[in-house]
Amino acid sequence: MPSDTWWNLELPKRQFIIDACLTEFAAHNIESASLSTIVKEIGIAKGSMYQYFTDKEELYLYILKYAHDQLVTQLRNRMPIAVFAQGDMFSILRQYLYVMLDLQKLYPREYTFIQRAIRDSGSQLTVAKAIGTQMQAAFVEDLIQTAITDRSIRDDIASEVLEFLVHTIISATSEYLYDHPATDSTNVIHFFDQLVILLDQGMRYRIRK
Amino acid sequence: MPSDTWWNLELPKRQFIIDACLTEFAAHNIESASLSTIVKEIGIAKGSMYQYFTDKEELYLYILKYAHDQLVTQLRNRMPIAVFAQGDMFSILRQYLYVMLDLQKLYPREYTFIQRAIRDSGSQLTVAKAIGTQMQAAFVEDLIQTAITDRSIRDDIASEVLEFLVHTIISATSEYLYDHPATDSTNVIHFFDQLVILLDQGMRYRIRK
DNA sequence: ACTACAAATGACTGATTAGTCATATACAAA
DNA sequence: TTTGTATATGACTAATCAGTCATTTGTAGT
Repeated sequence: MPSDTWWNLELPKRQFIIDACLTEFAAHNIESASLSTIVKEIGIAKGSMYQYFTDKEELYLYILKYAHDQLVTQLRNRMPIAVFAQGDMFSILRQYLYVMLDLQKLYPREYTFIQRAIRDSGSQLTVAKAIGTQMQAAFVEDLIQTAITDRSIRDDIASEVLEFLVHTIISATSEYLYDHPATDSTNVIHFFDQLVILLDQGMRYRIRK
Repeated sequence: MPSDTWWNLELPKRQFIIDACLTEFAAHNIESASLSTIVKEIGIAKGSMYQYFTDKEELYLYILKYAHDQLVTQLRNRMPIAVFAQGDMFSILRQYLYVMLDLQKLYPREYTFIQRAIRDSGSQLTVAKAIGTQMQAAFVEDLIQTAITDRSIRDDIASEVLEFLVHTIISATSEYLYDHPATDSTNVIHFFDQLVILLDQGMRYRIRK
């Protein structure tokens, strides 16, 4: 909960501050991110920052939530309910990977920051973890549960295992994208396609013998 | 390359120092790990540390290599060549996951530290990344290549994709273990088994139509 | 006891950090 | 113009950090 002062700022200024914070937090964990660096970058006094946020952690979580909201909104636009209505789980999953590829290209800082927050938040900062994983977790759980009930994937493997696998694929793909900035999207897409084929043939519903 | 002074120390003292470093480096990345904390923990002067190592990075990499060697040795003991000679890729993989589970229980700090080093080492500290990933990467690559040539897995999916998937599973399992300390091993083992079944049925060689 | 060398020390430097606060500025109302 | 309030400021504190170095301590040889 930033202060009133924060909300009284002109929107462009707020945006400018958020931008600088995103850059810093995408590159450093909360421990080693530096407020001094941020304010120097923005060109305001350090004291001003403390008019807006009570401490570093509040700032961090605020920016995290901002990045998260940003991405969730975009994700919703690109994965409207219609996509889920038709198409089996695997084409949805493929679609989801494509969208992630896009988002990572369009919002690299937001994307990286959230990835970072998930990885770095240890036992403390559970809020960060919650915010960070929520997006993926909810999506994956829905996807699997729906697919199980309409019998499009097998039910002889514990749903946790299925969820874990899908979730893992998505996370790993994110990290992969982070490490190999996608200069050539077509390659990456082909990569995704093959990955989904593997999942499909492993997970798809089959009659028990 | 630690100094001669380091090697002149009694082994128990060296071990004690290594222990303290492992604890610190398993809990903090190189940036935020504190030498002051370490020497306070050990009970020696900070200056002494600089008689042994020229700087923080050298210490970090030395301890990383130590942890890595430790685990690789243990891994070799538990995965002798005999295991590879017979048994298909998937039973080997299952075996590997079991071994990892053991190692993580027996050497939690070494294990965590290496995991951390892999995750945290960004563009710089490529040495850390190299050391950290080497163990897994070499193993996985071997496994897949062998399996492809002896036709125990399909060849219509790019081997990178297969490697990525297996590697991902292993890494994710490590992280999963890190987050869910295995109080009940049988559960975890069942989890592994189901996971390997999924992989098996996705990846196993099949006649092309 | 004296010498020579190796090892241990901790006070110190200079840099950086999160966070504070008295003061200054801006601006609008009266 | 004066007053009141919201905002911005940057010097300051106290803590921490990596790394240094002159000095002390320990040890072995003579």
